[in-house]
Amino acid sequence: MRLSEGVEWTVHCCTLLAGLPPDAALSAKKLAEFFDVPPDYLAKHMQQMSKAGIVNTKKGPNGGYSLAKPARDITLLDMVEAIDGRVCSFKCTEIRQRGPSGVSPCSYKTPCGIARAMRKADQVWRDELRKTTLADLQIIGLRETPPEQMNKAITWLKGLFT
Amino acid sequence: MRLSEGVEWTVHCCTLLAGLPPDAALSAKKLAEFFDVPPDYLAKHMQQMSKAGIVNTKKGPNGGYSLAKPARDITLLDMVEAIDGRVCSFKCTEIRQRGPSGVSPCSYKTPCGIARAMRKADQVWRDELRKTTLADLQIIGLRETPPEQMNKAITWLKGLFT
DNA sequence: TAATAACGGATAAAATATATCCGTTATTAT
DNA sequence: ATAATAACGGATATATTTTATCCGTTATTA
Repeated sequence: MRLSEGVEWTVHCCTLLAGLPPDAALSAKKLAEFFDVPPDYLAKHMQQMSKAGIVNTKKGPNGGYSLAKPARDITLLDMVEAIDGRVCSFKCTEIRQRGPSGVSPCSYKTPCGIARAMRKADQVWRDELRKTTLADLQIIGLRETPPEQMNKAITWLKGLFT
Repeated sequence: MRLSEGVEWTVHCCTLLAGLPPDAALSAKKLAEFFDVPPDYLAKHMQQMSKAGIVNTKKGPNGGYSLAKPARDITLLDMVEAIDGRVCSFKCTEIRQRGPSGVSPCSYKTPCGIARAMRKADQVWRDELRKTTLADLQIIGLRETPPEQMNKAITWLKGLFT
């Protein structure tokens, strides 16, 4: 029961992208360098973000990734689901239908109570993730990032757009 | 991001145990037969339930597993955590500290905003699971199990305690 | 005393997550 | 035009986790 590492990577990437000048883009290679993660693998994840409509892509020199919409309109859930999918964390294999007491599948009118409770919990989890937007994360980042790191980051970014 | 199959198995097993006469017990072998799942592997999971204090165990002939407390006092969360543990589904690897902009670890006063949002969502998920008790699941089972299956189950169980 | 059953440890097998590589296409700066 | 850049998709490799089995030990009971 663990979210893939790609979730952490891509959410951080999007937070960084949210702070970029309007028409700027960062390549997978540069993003990977910034966070010190495997470039090729991060690229795969960013492609999923692109498919999910969260980021735009631009090929060629000075190309890369940029946000596809305002940070306010991108939720944490959007990003989590782009990487980890939308299927419920609980997979019901209908074991109630198996074994010596099982009867024909059409006899079961509703999903079993266990599956229903699990799905409800999964739902509130997603609802909670939906409450946080990329804009929220960006503001938290601006407020809480150590000043020294902020300076280093700005310097590093400036070096790219010259 | 998926719960292990063992969660489904053990919750179903506990629901069955909840319906047994007070001093009756069912062995891993019998439980596995009832649900048609691998006996040895189910046994491993039931041992985790035992360690978590959810079921009692009794060795020897006519031994097996029985509930360690009233169904009302066992939550779905208890059972989920017995199998899948209590660690948050999001693992923060502190990538903010890495790369060219990272600064010394002691500069970071709080967990990053992303980790905090993820933990909050994990918390509401657990809170929701805590709301459902084994007694609730038992009642739902009694109400919704097809009559034909109920009869077969009772017959099968009677065959064991003679 | 023989059969049953939990328990713990050691593997083994299967599935999934992580990671790399390569050829293709699109784009841009020179 | 051309060379360099960068996303994209597919194939493949590696690592980790999940699933599953097996076995010896101990406790218990008929």
